[in-house]
Amino acid sequence: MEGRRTWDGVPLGESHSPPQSVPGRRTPLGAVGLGGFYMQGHQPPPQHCYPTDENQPEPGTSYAQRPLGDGKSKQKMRQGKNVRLNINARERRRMHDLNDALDELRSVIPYAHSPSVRKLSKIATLLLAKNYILMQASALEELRRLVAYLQGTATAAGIVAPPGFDLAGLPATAKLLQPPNLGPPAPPDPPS
DNA sequence: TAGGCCATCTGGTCCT
DNA sequence: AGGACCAGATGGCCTA
Repeated sequence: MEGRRTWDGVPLGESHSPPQSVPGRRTPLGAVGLGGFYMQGHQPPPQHCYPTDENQPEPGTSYAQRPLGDGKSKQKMRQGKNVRLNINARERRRMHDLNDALDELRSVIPYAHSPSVRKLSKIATLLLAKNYILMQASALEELRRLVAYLQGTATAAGIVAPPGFDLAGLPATAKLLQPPNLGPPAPPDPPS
């Protein structure tokens, strides 16, 4: 969803600088203290559109609509409301962190990174990343076989390595290409 | 207009 | 108790 842009309410007392443009981001960074963001050509929505957890309750929420009782319950409600708003803010921050991680993932997997190309969706990012990992593993395995083959044929034929090419180093190279030893598998969790 | 994608809110569950 | 994580619900925006 490229057009939807929101900006978290900034707690009272914190700077409320205008969002900075960070191309490629879908989500604002305000929640993680890195400033907000809007796509170029998009104006930030009017202030009353922002969900402002710490400042105001969202109109229409169950909390906002709950009828007021006596003073005690009113106080309790206010506290409960603040708790709820804090939980909301945390959850929002958590999702922003998740989106940041997805952005980092997008930046390291090969696909057309271009302003004219639509950003990968979350699910597409995950699937592409999985396929990329499988492809790399396959390529590594092929390379490993090739090194082993070269090692064998070179030795059998008594081939002298050309200058700058260390045949004696092939075994070491092949070793380097071995899968990392991750140790024995972790024992299964004891039944609770 | 329908469908896809997304942000946010919300309540539940689990863990520390 | 508080925080992290999760999934369902809701509503907005965009594209075909």
